[in-house]
Amino acid sequence: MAEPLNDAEALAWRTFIESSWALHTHLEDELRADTGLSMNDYHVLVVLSEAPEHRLRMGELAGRLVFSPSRITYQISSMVKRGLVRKQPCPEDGRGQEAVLTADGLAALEAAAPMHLVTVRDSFIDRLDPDELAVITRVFSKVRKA
Amino acid sequence: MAEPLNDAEALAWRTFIESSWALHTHLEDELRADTGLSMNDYHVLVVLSEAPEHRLRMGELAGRLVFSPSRITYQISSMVKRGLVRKQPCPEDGRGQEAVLTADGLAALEAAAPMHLVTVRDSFIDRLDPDELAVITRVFSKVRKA
DNA sequence: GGTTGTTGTTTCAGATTTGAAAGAGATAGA
DNA sequence: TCTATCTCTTTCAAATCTGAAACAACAACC
Repeated sequence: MAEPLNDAEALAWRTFIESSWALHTHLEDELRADTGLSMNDYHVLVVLSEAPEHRLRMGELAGRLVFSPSRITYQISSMVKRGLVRKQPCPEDGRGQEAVLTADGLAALEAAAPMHLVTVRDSFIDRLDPDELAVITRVFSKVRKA
Repeated sequence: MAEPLNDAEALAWRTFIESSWALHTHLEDELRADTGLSMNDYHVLVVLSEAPEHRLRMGELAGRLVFSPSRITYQISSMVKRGLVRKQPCPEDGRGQEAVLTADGLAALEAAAPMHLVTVRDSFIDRLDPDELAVITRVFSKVRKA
């Protein structure tokens, strides 16, 4: 049987869980209010903008976003409707589809990024000193390996 | 215009966001596999079990879980179907409904808690030393105030 | 070439979530 | 009281998400 959490552990855990959830919600709300984009939209735009020729296979995109196949299909088709992305068959593989960033999509990202940056700074980064930043990096690197 | 994130800031941010998301998913998956409960279910059970007489008004519950009104209605009605909770009109206020923990709900929580604890320890708490734990508590206390 | 199995993506039905509107009760002021 | 306004919760329609098929195209092997 595992030891119950002691007071320090319980406090750390509850503070982290509640606060990181609130942060997540806050980022989503701010981005939506500022730009009309969801965090999913935004993340797709970022990943595509960093991809060679601004294009990626569906499966590749799903992998980067940790989305199920059906979810990436739904997400991209929603973005296609809004003109942020277009879809085209993959030249090398008849089964494949590529999602390609449109000019509108790139413009939406470039408009959104500075506003999102402000939110990230205000709600997280600028609240931490360099030592704390380093601890966060170290701690969550360890956690990621789970 | 806000400064772009420097390397240390960007690394901290990306590490935190990706890792905390993965952690969230991991907790959900483990709990579901071990117990059949979702994290939402579990959280409702915890909050009710800590409430006086194991009962809370819908609105109160929604506040604790940061759920919209319609979401708490849906969540509780789903738990009622599974026998974890029952619902009854509020004596003091004819508009209100109370969610009450059932014996089955309490039993489900008591069975789930130790397994969930193991997951929390393995994937987070036991990976940190006391100093790191203290920094986490301090940092996320600051962040919560956003 | 013709299986056979694998992979990439979509489709489908069902579960969850959201926001807006509705309904039923409280509360306060005329 | 009466009425206007709030508050608590549910309902509804639409959006999103999930897992299990279904489908089409690839690849390996006979």
